[in-house]
Amino acid sequence: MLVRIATGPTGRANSLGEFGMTSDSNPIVSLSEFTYKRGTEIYGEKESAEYVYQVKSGAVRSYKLLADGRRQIGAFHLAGDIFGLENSASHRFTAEAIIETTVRLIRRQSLELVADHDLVVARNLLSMTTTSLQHAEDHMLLLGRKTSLERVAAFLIEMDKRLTAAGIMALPMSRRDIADYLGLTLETVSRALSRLHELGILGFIGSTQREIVLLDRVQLAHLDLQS
Amino acid sequence: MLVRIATGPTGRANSLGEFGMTSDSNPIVSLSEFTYKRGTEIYGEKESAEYVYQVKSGAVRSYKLLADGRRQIGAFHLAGDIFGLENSASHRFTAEAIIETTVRLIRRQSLELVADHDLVVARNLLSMTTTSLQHAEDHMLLLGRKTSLERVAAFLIEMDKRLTAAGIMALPMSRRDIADYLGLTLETVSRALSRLHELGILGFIGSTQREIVLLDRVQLAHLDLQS
DNA sequence: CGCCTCCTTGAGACCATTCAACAATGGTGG
DNA sequence: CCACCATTGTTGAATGGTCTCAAGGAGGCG
Repeated sequence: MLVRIATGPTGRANSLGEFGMTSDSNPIVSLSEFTYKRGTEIYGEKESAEYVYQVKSGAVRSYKLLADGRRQIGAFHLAGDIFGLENSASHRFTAEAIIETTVRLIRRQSLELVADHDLVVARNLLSMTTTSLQHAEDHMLLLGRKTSLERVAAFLIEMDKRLTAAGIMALPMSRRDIADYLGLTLETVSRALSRLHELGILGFIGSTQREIVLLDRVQLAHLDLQS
Repeated sequence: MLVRIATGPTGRANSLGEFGMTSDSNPIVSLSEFTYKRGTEIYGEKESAEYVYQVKSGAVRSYKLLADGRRQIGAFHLAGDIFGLENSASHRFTAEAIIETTVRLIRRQSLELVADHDLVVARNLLSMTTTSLQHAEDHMLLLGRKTSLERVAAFLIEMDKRLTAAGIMALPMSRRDIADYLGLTLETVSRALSRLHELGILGFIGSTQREIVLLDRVQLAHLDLQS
């Protein structure tokens, strides 16, 4: 998880805080916002990485494709998350808005300029990269060794931490997105969720099947073996 | 890939160079060496990360275990590679010597002390972490979406780049290690290698089956779909 | 020589996938 | 307001790729 930022002395949080900067200490770095419609591309794989992004609202998927269309989603980015932070010149994933999404953007170049003489910023870039690395390492274990039920359980536990509000988890992503994140097919994901429902571990709430209530987190955690 | 270091004015390369340091500019950082026997643990998951390591000779596997013993190898570390570089206080993998392995070690703390006031070193830490992240991202695609033949092909291509000498690739790791790296069973790996042999894409050389010659890199690359 | 480890190969089982049908939702336009 | 259609999700049946179980061979080492 990215470290939540403390609201500054003005009582207003901004994305620069995530990098260890405040607006006034680094007036060079310009901030702007942009809103993407559901399903639109934010950047493509191998495009030059001009900006770094922070999700203000909405949800984003980052993925790689094989030549024949098989897709692997590497991460979902939710409110507060920073993504598109590449050390290299070009993006290593394609990023798309899952639902209508507003992002803050920062020019990568200006960030680098600041990092070049500010150790606090440099340190935070390392810390964010390490967070991504840690997530990827855990995900390799899931993709390489877990069963479908374990994967779906792990997914629910992750999303529960990240977006449960008032006991309800409103998933922004489709079954296909979940499947491509977990290395499964959408049918297998659906079956696993049905099974968890039968087991009384979760309940469906709204009219859609994307609103889930976790009824038994203990049993759910038990299904996902820990490392 | 880690950036190869230039041998210094003394004509002698050392591991500090990888971090952007030379021995004389940073006499604080002590270097020592240690040799691990085949199969011995270098550090365990969740152990406190006291040292950072560089492989001088030999080979190391980094892995995570599930409670029931299922294993996922996240990376192999070969001569020149740096591993055990954690931003957090504890290791996220268990590291074991695959064969007799000599490593150079650096106290993590001394490295951090230097990084705290040396931007070049801080930048190199970020660059190394990014390299690991990039590898993990590519490996997620492999584990989530590739077939067994594609995985083995990708593995051979990776190892070919890293350890082929005089046309011969001498794999230090067993079929089980390869399987746990690729999210397969050792039997499936063996069958895939046999198939590649039948197809004339590779040949076995020595008395053991760990020495491989790639006969048709073009066809091999064709089997592993690119992203 | 005998034992151990590692690798290969075969046969059958199983979990996830594929293919298919159907239900439910939401948006659109008459 | 409702019929229509596209999208999304569920479920069933059959297939198939990988795993499991098993046997046998080859090399290394005491």
